[in-house]
Amino acid sequence: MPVRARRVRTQPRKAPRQARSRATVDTILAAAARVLVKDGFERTTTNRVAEAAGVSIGSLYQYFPSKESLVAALVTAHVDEMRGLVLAALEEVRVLPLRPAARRMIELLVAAHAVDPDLHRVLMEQVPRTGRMGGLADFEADLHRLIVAWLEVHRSELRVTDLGLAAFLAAATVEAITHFSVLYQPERLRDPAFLDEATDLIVRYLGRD
Amino acid sequence: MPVRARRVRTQPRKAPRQARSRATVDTILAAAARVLVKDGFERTTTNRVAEAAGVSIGSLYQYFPSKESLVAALVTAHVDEMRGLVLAALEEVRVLPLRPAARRMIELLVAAHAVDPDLHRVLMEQVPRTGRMGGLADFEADLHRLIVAWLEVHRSELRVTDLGLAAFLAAATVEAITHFSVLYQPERLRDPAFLDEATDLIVRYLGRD
Amino acid sequence: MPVRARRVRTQPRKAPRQARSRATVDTILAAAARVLVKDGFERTTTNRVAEAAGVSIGSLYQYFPSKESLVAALVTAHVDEMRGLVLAALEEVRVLPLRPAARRMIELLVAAHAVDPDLHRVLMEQVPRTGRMGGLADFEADLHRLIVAWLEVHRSELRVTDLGLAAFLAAATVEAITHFSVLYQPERLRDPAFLDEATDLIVRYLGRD
Amino acid sequence: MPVRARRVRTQPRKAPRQARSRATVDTILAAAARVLVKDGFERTTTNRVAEAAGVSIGSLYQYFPSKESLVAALVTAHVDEMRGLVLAALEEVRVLPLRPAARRMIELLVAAHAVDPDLHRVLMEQVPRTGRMGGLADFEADLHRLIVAWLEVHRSELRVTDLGLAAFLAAATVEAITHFSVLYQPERLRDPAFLDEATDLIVRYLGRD
DNA sequence: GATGAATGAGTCTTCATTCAT
DNA sequence: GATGAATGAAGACTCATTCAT
Repeated sequence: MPVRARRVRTQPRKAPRQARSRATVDTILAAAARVLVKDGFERTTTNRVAEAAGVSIGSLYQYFPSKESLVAALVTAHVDEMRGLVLAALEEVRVLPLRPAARRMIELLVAAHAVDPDLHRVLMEQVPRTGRMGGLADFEADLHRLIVAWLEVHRSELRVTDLGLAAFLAAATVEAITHFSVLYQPERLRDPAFLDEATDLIVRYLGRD
Repeated sequence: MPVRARRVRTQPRKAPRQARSRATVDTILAAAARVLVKDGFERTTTNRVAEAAGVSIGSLYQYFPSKESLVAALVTAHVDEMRGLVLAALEEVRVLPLRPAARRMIELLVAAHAVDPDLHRVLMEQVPRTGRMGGLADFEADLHRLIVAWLEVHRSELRVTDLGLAAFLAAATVEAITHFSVLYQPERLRDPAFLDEATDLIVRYLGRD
Repeated sequence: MPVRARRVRTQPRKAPRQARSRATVDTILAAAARVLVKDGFERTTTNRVAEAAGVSIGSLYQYFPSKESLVAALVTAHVDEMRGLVLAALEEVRVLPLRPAARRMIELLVAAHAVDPDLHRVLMEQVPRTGRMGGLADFEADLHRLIVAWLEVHRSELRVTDLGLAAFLAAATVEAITHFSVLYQPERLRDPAFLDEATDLIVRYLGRD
Repeated sequence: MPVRARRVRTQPRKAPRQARSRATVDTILAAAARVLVKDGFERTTTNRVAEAAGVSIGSLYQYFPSKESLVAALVTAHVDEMRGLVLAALEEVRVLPLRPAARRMIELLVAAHAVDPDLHRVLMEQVPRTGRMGGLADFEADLHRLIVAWLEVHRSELRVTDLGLAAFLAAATVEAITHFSVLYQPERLRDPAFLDEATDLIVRYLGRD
């Protein structure tokens, strides 16, 4: 008796303790990413993922109690990787003056968005921001808060008075620039002039004179 | 970048001739918008829409040959309304100096994005940008081009030299600001200081000192 | 409230009295034949036929109370045309000696099967032999009986003793030859040698050396 | 002669590995045959077959990706059984003189057509000769070729000069006789006089004096 | 733990047929 | 008589999920 539960389990069913389990989970996640990129979210089925992973559908459900939990895990992994890139270099940024700090910040964000852009795109464009699958959007919000915090640090160098408003604008701006770049003009990201220009945009708005 | 597209009929099946059928089409579209906002794209089914419209499923398919075409019609209607708002006031903007032009432009875009924001959100976040359903994304691209064209007009007033790059940045920025505002901080839009600030952001970047 | 009736009306709803009605009926039948040949029985819908006839679906149902009655009418018309060809020349055949009679008989049957072969094929191969739509198969049976009757007339010239058995064999043979010829080797029918050969086949079997 | 073909998956979806699934497949096929004979092709639905098989509709689709593939499998099985009967005894026929060869040949064909005549009838009369479902018609064509080949072997004993034409006539004749017998006068087949008579028909036409 | 056969609720969609205008 | 909008039962088919082996 199937009867799809209204409330879907999203928590991974269990933490794999042994190395073999860990490997299986990774295989499944990799396959899920591949299928997702290749077929899109709508046409991605748990059976297809299991097959692509060379794993029985039963085993897949051993580790992911629902399709949603599978995608959520993928989102989480992707987000974690992005987050890692940003957080790793964050300390260094805090102590720099405004312009180089802004420049580095933008670099970081761009790099973070450039991690597996195909997957990023599918995750952003096709996966419903529902429940735990909304993790990517949550991460974008995190970044937002991060930028705000960074602004606070550089408060003395700023021209703008309403810090909250400025933070919002700057954050939205940087986030959007990188986001759009990755999605629609990825080649832009290789161009150093692009980073200069974006830095200019931000610094001119935020900074004194 | 792949994402295999299923071929689905997206063109409305037939143009309704009688007043009665025009009313039916409108009823269906209104119901579709309601269901979409309430249940999200995934859980929106043609049967649910028909039921919500108080119309038989057959009638729905008389006018919309697929679920996709139904959503596409919704997208088109939404986009048209937004486009109307922007295009109507565009001539007036062309002849203004940079700052007031920028200010008015931002106002316009904000207003355009404030049309039925709930629907806008669902359409942007949950509807796959596939086939004719991608109309909203297309419209965002249109806006992009519009901003570029507007920049060209004001070339003489600009500080930036690489117009293409600047256009891209400015467009992404404005678009993102309004977009994010609508989605995450709609109350911002009522605040005139917000418009001032956004204008500042843009003009400082683009304009001569 | 649709509710398809279990028992389908197959009798034409009414006999058209006026010339205009007659013309409409003919238009519909012609369209039905076209659609049937072009799309096959399964994909033939009453709506499609009405459209092809340039007539509203309502008008179609004015004359044909069901899809079955429509196809049945088509079958009947086709069969009547075939029957006409055969019966017209039948008297003349009765008085001829065995060989020329057989030859003429075969000619007739071939000619009858060559009336609108495309439609004939669809009617034979795709239309279920159900209810009144089975008219074509019935006609084939009629031909069978006709051949048997003809054999009775020529009893004195025959070699065979078990007339019933011979009749069955001869009938099946002639019917099959013409039938297969029309369906799979229509070009055979233009070849006079073909008629000679078929005549030989029959006469050698039936006749006194 | 067109008849637009819809592309439908006709290949069985997967080969069952476990004994359990092999049994399921057989159960489904048996049920399909029963339903087909009882209700006819048009009224045969996948759901009805699944129900008759005591199997969920999902299981049916596990093995047969479309209604067409289900019927095609049935056709294939039926044809294979018929083919087996004929091919098995074919060598023996090649070396016999004309008359006993003809006699044996006819016996074989009759026997082949007498395998599950009810199913045979439905398959011949109601199943559209489309795609892989046309297998029965194809088999009849095979038989045709077989007869032609057999004629070639006996060329020296034949009276007829135009071998191609004679082959066509003989093939159509034998095929038709057995076919009609099975469909409309199955009791004929038990009567040895029938086989004698049919042999006579063929041999008189083909043979010397 | 793994496997994969089985499940069936739920989707989209068609089309013969009716009936208000 | 004609029109075509509306109907909804019914069909094909999918896929997340379960569970016997």
